[in-house]
Order: sequence, then structure tokens, then C-alpha cells
Amino acid sequence: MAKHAVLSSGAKMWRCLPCVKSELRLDLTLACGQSFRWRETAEGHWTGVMGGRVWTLTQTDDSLWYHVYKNQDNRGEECDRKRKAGVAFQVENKPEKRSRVAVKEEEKPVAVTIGQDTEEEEETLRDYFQLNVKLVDLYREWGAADPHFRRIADIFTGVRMLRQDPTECLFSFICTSNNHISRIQGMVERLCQTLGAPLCQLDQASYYNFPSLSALADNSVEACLRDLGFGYRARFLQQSAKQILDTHGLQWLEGLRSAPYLQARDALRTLPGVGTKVADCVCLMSLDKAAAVPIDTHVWQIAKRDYNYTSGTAQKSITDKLHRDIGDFFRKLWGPYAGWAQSVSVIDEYLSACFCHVSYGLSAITTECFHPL
DNA sequence: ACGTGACCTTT
DNA sequence: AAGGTCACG
Repeated sequence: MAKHAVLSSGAKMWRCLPCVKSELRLDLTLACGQSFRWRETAEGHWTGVMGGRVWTLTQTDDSLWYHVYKNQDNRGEECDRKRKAGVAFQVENKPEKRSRVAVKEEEKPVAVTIGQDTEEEEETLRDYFQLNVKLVDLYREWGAADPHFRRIADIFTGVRMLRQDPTECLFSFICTSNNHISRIQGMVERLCQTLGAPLCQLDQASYYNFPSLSALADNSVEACLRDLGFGYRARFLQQSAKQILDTHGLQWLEGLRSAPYLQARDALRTLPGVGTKVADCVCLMSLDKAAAVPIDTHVWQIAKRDYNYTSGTAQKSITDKLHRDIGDFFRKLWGPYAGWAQSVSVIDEYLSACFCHVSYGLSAITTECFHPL
């Protein structure tokens, strides 16, 4: 049976990009609640689905290593993927090839053609992690403007915003309402198992693509998801998918990437189960709206505690106006990438919450979390 | 515009 | 009570 790749064993083919840890910390970025589908399958090795393929990622001091599992998917997906990638490549022409094959001394070298597949995979990775955004520069700017940011910036380095698939992001975050991370992870996993196309099996784990809009829109889906423990969110998921297909079409979500932030957010809020918080998450994490600052109870507490934030009238719950005001407050403080800064500022709160509920895979994080210095 | 309660399920 | 949303007053 196929196994998860491990860099040190050299049994699988690995490639890498130059990438220092101040630009990207895989563990923090993949486990801080942006995406719910990455798992630490070996120490420092993260396996998940990206662009319809299964990947294992790991990093050394100056490199991001990746392995893409082949020999897995059905022909249709594969052809579709290549067609799309072909289009993307005409737009972005990359002359230099920085990837190379990892060959440890004690192993026999593996012959590899650095071809279109490599370029394409490298581009997928750069796009997903938004590596063109210089995080080190942003950290410096946020720190210069904000003493509280400086306090945690040295511990939680390399936390960057993923550029997720909008469909996966939207339907995952509809699951987050009134919920906690460990349960959300289980729900999203069951969602993919049940409605997504199978990709491959590694050790005891099966990997699936995220379900398509049409799969989610089917009338049978609500009952199905209720059986899987989605509760009242089951109806939101099915109805939102149906509403998108019926009134907008398949490309609508992607199209919101080129809409202004507030317009995209309002569009999302017309969907059932999507309020201000979820809409902001989708805007920030999949629609290129770096200024979107999702306001939840944690962020509100932090705003009050650390930033001495007080609304005019003492409020008990987070109203529309409070969303706007706190968002504007942080945008003024941190600038156009305020949403990115916010994900760093709240990370210790979220990881602590994780630690209460999740019993695996976070040892490295919790160690840093509870023994920062 | 703001406040309240219900909503599924698990800890 | 959990990383909210919706439907009411």
C-alpha cells in the first residue's frame, strides 16, 4: 500500500523552493484554523489536498519541500487540471527554475525531468501560500505601528494567509458557526468523504477532493449531512450551494476575487448561513481581500483587553456597527493587510482553544505556545 | 439599529 | 459554552 512521504527516508521524490521560516511556518499556518484539512502525518510533515491533488509538505531552515502524489486520480480530473494550468501558464511566464530534486548521499539518484509538471506544481504552491507577499516586511510595518504586535511577533513568525479555493473556504466556514475546531475538522472531513471525489489512499488514510457545488446542491444533501452530525448547518450548506448555482452560476465565487471588498462581502451575506463573520473569513482567506478583518468574540475580547477598545454604547453582542467599527480600528492600525496581521495577533488564543479540544499533532505548537521564551 | 432566543452537537 | 446566524420583537 502507498505510504505518506517522509523527507528523511528519501523513498519518494521531493522538490523544494527557497523559503525561510520567517516567511512561512508550516505548522502555524496550516493549523491555525484557516484550513481544516491539513494533518501532520509525520513530524513536521503536513499532508493535505491542494488544487485537486494530494501533497505532503515539510520545511528546513531555508527551504519548503513538497511531494505530490501521482498515480491517483481519474483521467477527467487530470485532464481538467492540466487544461486550467495551461491557461495560467500563458499569463505567468516563469523563466527561472528554482526547484531541484532532493537526493541524499546514501540513496541512488532519481532521474527526473524538470518539465511542465514541475513548473505547474511550483506555481500552485506559490499561489496557495502567496509567496510573492513579503511577510517579513509586513511584520516590520505592523510592529512599528503596534506594540502589542511586537510582543508576539517574535514568537509567532511566518504566519501567512493561505489563498484557498473559494468553494472549499465558503462551505468550510459555514460549518464554523457556534462551533469549535476539533468538531469542524471532523465535519469537513466527513463532508469530503461523502460528497467529494476520492484521490488516493496513503497508509490508513483516504484523501478526497472537496465536493463540487453541484454535489453540495443536491436535494438529498441536507438529510445526508444531518445524519453526519452537521446539525442545523446541513440546510445552510445545501441551500447556499443551490442558491449560487441557480442565481449566479459556477464561476460566481471566483469572480468575486475581482470585486471590491465590501461588494464581495455583501454578495456572500445573501447566502443562507453566511453572516458578517463568515463572509469576512471567505473574503480574507480565498477572495484576495487582505483588509478583511473577521470579528468574532475572541477578537472583540482582544480589542477591549489589549487595545483599550470601547464602543460608544456598552454592547453585549457583536452588532453590525461593532463589526464595522472594530474592523476599521484594526485597518487603521495595521493598514491594507490588516486581516493578515489579525491572524497573527489572535493565534495564541486560537491555539490555546485547539489545545483544549485537539489531542494530536500540535505538540510543537503548544510547546511554543506555553513556553514562548 | 439593537436585543433576545433558538438552533445541532459535543465537551 | 463553543471562532455565529436568523427570525423575531
